[in-house]
Amino acid sequence: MSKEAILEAAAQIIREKGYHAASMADIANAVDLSKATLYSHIDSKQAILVALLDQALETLIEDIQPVLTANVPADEKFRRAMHAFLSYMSENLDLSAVLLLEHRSLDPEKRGEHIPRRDEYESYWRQIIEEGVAEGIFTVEDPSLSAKVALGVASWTVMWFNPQGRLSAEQIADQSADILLEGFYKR
Amino acid sequence: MSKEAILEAAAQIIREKGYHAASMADIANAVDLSKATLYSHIDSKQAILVALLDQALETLIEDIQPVLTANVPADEKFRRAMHAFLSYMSENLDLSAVLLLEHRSLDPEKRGEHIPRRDEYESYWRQIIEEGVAEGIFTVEDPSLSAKVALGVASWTVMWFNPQGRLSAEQIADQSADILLEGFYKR
DNA sequence: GTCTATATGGTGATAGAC
DNA sequence: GTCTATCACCATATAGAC
Repeated sequence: MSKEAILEAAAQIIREKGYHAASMADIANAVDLSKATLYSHIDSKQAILVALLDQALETLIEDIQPVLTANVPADEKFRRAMHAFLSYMSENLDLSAVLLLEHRSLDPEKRGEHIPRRDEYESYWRQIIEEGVAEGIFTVEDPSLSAKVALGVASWTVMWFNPQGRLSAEQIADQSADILLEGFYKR
Repeated sequence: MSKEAILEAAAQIIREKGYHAASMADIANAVDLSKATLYSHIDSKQAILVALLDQALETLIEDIQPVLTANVPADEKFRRAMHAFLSYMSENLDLSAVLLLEHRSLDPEKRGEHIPRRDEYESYWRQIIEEGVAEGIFTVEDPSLSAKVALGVASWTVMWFNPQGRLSAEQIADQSADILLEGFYKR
């Protein structure tokens, strides 16, 4: 039994029930192990949560790097950032939901390490918007709020996105970027 | 000790810790009662959650009614809906967070009653957008998705809004509506 | 109405045999 | 590496005295 398989099963259960309601027995059951054997693969329940949040956030931060350094205008960067986020979200629904909704269950110490990384990710979105202002293609009153609005649109999709639904992640990213960019453009 | 005071304290604790991590001892402590006395005021922990979700959602649904029936164009209705939501959110932060984030902890039966009411609220936002299309002032590809985008912006604010922060709920509502409406307008 | 005390069951985590 | 059995603890909820 690989650690990856355990984390994947854990993500699904934690997403469904929430961190506290998800028991180690649930997780052990999902991967057909006894609780004791589960504990030979991982240190603690909290360690599972930390591993999940780290993995999800690190990947999102990695995925946005090529967007930031690409030689394209800010509006195109914004589109790519939205696509990267929704692509990751749709292919890692459980992990994304845990990242966005369960960080409050981190122990205070781990939470203190996590939040700055999360804020770093948000800063990349703000940076793209500020670039658009510097390029003269965006006019936004408040780039910091605009970034929160954009990331809010992206993040909230984990609450309703359905892989079997009418809209693909691509379509949602396209149309969300369309709507938001119109609000950013200089006119 | 009034039931309202108990629910208010419960909302704060459930918002902070999540439903499962919030214990009846925590809640009893917050209102200076013993656990047993707490149980003489409310039936169960689940009943607290149901009461909180009902109260929050009913108020939001009531608050949006005058917006829907007002004799103003759809863009003004949209602005008012955003203001109504953010006004309620900022004045009932704990309750709003519980409404938006804890409905998964409802027992299946209660959840089955809650979700349609929540969808009803979302339908009012979609209705406003469809009115704008009918009036010829909006051009949106997909009113259903546009409503989810707008409600996503509004809802995600509970994750970061700070009453002592730089931006008031009014300012956030203004600027969010500005950004989104530009994406809706016909051009 | 409010309390102390308790019933009953689930929780994270570990000991120790194989 | 995996298991059964168990520990110590915390949860929701209730009984019964005042």
